[in-house]
Amino acid sequence: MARGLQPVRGTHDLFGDDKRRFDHIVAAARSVAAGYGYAPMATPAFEFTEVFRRTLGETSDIVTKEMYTFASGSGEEVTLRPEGTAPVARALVSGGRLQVLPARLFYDGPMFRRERPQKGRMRQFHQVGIELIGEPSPVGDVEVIAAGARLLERLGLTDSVTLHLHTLGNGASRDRYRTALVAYLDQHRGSLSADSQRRLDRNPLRVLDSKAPEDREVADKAPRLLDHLDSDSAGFFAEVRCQLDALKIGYEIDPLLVRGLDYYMHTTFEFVTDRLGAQGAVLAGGRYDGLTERMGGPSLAGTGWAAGIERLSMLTGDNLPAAPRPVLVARVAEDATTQALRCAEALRDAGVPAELALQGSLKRQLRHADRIGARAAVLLGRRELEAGVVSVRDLDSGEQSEIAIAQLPGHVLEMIDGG
RNA sequence: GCGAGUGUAGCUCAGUGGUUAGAGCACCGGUUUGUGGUACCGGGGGUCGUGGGUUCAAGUCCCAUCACUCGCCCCA
Repeated sequence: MARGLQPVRGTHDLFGDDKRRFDHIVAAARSVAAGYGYAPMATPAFEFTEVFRRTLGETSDIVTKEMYTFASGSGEEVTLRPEGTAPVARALVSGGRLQVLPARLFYDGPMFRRERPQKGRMRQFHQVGIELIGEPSPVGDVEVIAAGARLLERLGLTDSVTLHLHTLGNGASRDRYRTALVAYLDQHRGSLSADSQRRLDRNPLRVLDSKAPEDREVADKAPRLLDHLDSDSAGFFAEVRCQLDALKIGYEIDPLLVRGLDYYMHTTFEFVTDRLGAQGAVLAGGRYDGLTERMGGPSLAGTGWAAGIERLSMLTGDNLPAAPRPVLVARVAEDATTQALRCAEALRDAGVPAELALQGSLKRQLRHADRIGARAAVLLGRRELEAGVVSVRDLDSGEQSEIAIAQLPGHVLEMIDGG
């Protein structure tokens, strides 16, 4: 059984293929983002608590119960970031980087939420995300959605996910709708679940996507946000749909898609899957005009998304490029150290990953070569030293030959090319 | 924060209240003192999550507790 110190609940160690898959997803996201002109950037893993309290909404669950908040040494209250968008907006404002707009930014890194862990949900999890700041047009939303779709395609997940699309409209539309919705729900308060009765008071839109069967009946007949949009909001949404159609990006209008963070408006979207248990969203975002103003800067448009790397990772499965196979350089004779180091460096100069084996019998070293998946082994023993050569063993075919040290990189490269 | 399920070797799991708790895989060694993978032979490894209780006797039954998993809430 496991002994000693344990990892903190909801955190995770990553080894081997799991870590390679993780890195592959980040690399794919960075590459896709670069193709759209999004420049990599990074923000700190923690911020003054105010950054999140001001932007996510006082009543959102993230703010009320999920933040890792603590006092820094100097008495300031700081919080491990629960999401990436607010810090990016803060960084643009505090760094004065608002001269060249729109700003296109890509980030990746850990996020922290103090939730009960379950499938696809950790306390420390990781996201990649893009933000487009200073582009008020619906074309901005189309651009970020297209980038998201392209990333999922690159990861081979197009058939695993569905794009759900909705709009919250502008502030005026949302307020008008909220009034109508609360009036309707109030009439049915008695038939709602306890959770939803609480939602009705705190965040009525949330009743719409409740999973409780008793709520579904009420929610499915509730007034629709789409019927309460003013002409600006309706036109904005129509343009988003029109351009997505033009790009042949398929989507479903999901009138129940309500996002949890206060800063969203107009377009919201989620790429969802049914393969991750209770967690459906793998890449999600929307428009957040005005977020920079809440950080004390000018009011700017904003739109973007974040994707959960762990969730993507669970979906990609074995769909992973082959691991690079190293060459093992075995120092069989004790006094072959210098030759072994030189051979390994020569291989690396040629772009071939090389690993040194110093300990134990040749048998043991070859077994190690097998375990690390080495393509070949370079043997440096008494015989080789005296003859001024190295033995190169092809570990797939078992063929072995002695060659001059100067020929080593070329010989190995040829072997790799041959399979 | 709430609910359910599961905790036995590094991993996956057997184990009817009754000897010294087992298997497969993995690991180590040998067959082979300069040759991996396959095969054969051998070996090491367990406070049965933890603490209490019931019993002549507990891995097994009861209670508590901790951890993990899944779900609710919420969300990437």
